[in-house]
Amino acid sequence: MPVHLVKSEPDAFSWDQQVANGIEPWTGVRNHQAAAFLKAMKKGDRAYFYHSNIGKEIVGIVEVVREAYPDPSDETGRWVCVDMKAIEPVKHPVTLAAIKAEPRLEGISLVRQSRLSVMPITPEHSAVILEMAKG
DNA sequence: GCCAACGTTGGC
DNA sequence: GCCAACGTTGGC
Repeated sequence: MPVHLVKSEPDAFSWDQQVANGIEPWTGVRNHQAAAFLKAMKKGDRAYFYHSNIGKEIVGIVEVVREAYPDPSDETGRWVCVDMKAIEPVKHPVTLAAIKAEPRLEGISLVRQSRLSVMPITPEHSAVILEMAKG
């Protein structure tokens, strides 16, 4: 099962809001590379929920409950979104600093392409992140 | 607040 | 089609 990472500025949409809302459309992606990754998501895939700008850490895990469909926030009709559902918070948030300091996570897209907001995570990297999240 | 990375726009 | 100017993201 593929694993992904999605970023949100908590000022705009936070993990707490995701939890409160349950299922929430993941809208606003306006980058072709990120959109391609969104389209590749399958129902049942998991994604790490990362807080950019404020916190700069992985705070929870979400699951794709609806695959790509037209983003209602996009007037042009060209961009897509998916629906995400909160699964669980991580016990210990995994900070960007900790990710950068972990040699086994070298080359992770989160660091290499800091502006990308949706990205795949390799199974190897995912295992390390899960381990770090357990504390 | 600054800056690097990178995408987009528009003149030529 | 090239490239300078500009805007946005996101880390520091």
